[in-house]
Order: sequence, then C-alpha cells, then structure tokens
Amino acid sequence: MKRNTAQRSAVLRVFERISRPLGPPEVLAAARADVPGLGIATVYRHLNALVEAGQLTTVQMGGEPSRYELVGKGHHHHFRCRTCEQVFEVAGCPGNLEPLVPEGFELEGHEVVLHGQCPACRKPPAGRRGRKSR
Amino acid sequence: MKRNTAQRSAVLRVFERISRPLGPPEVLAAARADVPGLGIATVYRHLNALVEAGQLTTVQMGGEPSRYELVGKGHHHHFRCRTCEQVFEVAGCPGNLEPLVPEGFELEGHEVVLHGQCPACRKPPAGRRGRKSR
DNA sequence: ATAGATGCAAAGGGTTTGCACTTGA
DNA sequence: TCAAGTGCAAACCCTTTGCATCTAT
Repeated sequence: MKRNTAQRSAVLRVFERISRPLGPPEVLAAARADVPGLGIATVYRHLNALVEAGQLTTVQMGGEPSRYELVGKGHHHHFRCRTCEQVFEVAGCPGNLEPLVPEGFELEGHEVVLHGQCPACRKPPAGRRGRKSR
Repeated sequence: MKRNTAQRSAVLRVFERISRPLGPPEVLAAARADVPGLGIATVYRHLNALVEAGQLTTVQMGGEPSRYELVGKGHHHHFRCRTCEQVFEVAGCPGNLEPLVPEGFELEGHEVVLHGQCPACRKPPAGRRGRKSR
C-alpha cells in the first residue's frame, strides 16, 4: 500500500480535514467525496497500512469499533460523548501515574478516557444536535 | 436467567475465584470445571444477564473482546500487561480530572488504563510465565 | 406440569482475504 | 509492462438468536 493512488490520498485527506478519531465507516463516507466508488475493504487496507507506516494510530474505546487519528499530535487523551458517541481530543494529562502502579508491575504507558456530554449534546436537542451520527 | 441452575452458579463462582476481569472464553474454560458440557452461548447469556442484574460490569480494553468483573469493588482502574494481555485491578485513582475537561464539555465519568508488564512477564519467561493465555 | 434455561447450529455485524480486473510508475 | 492496488464477494471471528430439548420449581 505504498503507491500514491487516489484512494490512498483520499483516506489521508479525510484525517487532515477532520481532527478527531474516526471509524472506518466515517472514513469511507468522507473519502467518497473524493473517490465515489471507494470500497470499505480498501479503507480498511489503508487504515491498517497507515497505522503500520506510523502515520495513524488507533483509538480504541470500550467495545466500539476502532477509530483512527493522525499521529504527531503529541500526548493527549480523549473525551467520549455518551449521547452522540463522538470522540474528541483532550489536551491535558493527569500527570504522574506511578503512584497507582501496584508493587511489582512496570508502567510503560497509560490512557485516560473522559465520559460525559459534549457541548452540542449538553443542551436540549435542537437542529443537528445530539444525533448519533458515526 | 433467574433460575438457580448449575450453569448460572458455575459462571458466578468463576468470578468469586478469580479476581480480575475475564473474557467469555476464560469464563467458559473455568466454568467447565464445574459444568463440563457448558456451551459458550450460555456463558454469554449469563454474562449479559449478570450485567443486567447489576452483579457484573464490563471492562472494555481497546479493541479486545469484553471482559467482565464483579461489581462492588469500589472505584478502581486497570492495568493491562502488554505481554500476557491479562488485565489486573489497580486500587488508586488519579483524582480530580476536571482540569482536563475542555470548555463546554460536561464530565460524568472517567477511565484510566495503565499499560506495561505484570510481575510475571517482567522477568525473563520461565515456567508458566509470560504466556498469552486469555 | 410447564415456563424458563440449555446446547447446538445458524444468523449477524464488523473486519479480513481471495481473486480477477485496473492502474501507477 | 506488470506488480501493486482496487472492488466485490466470500470467509472469519466474536456475539446473538432460533429452536428442540431439558430441568428447576
């Protein structure tokens, strides 16, 4: 998956346009704006290849299908809206988690996921708010 | 799923014996010690019913199939060993995460997952150590 | 006795793969 | 040119469901 095909650049462009973790169906829908006949299998192939190539990382939220985002955004965490199920980036980090690590374990990394309501879903639904869209 | 059948108690007993989040195949294997003919579908049905009944909670780790644990252990987090892929409980909590929450979002809950090596996998593999078992 | 529970196998949903066709280099 | 990439459909894996049988009450 190294050639510069229309499909490959369409997939990459989606992530440059939308700055939050996206699932394969979202990527497919957005990339079809550029490549109408695009198939879901090709999306999966490129997502996997781009992760392999270090250009994307996976963002896994409990039980839900994988989402992907561009690498190189520095250390950050995520906020998942319980209503619309979208995932947003969170800049900060709780800091040193070593104190939590039980005896004998070796800490190599961590993840923090916040749950709650995004600005749109926080207000009573109106217009295009609070719809499950993914 | 309310009758006191051998299958139901076998599933529950597994969680009383093993105090870490378990996936359906693990539960099946362990419960078959009590009920040899146990089927995976019955395990799923009981896991779902026990979650519904508030006796179990699901623990979702990125992309992997759901794991389950007994409720009533108080607020805690998890540590996932990158080698053996087992998930362990972590007693502490980083504390107030409000400062991380972006403007306009409303925080309702959070999750923290630590990654690294468990005591067994930290040492060079020997005996039954560091095997992927799940 | 009988509604609820079980096991098996088939069905579902998301992801991957085989294959013939298309296309970038 | 021609190997890499693509789309489609079939295959896969995990989970759920339909159904005939079994069992706790």
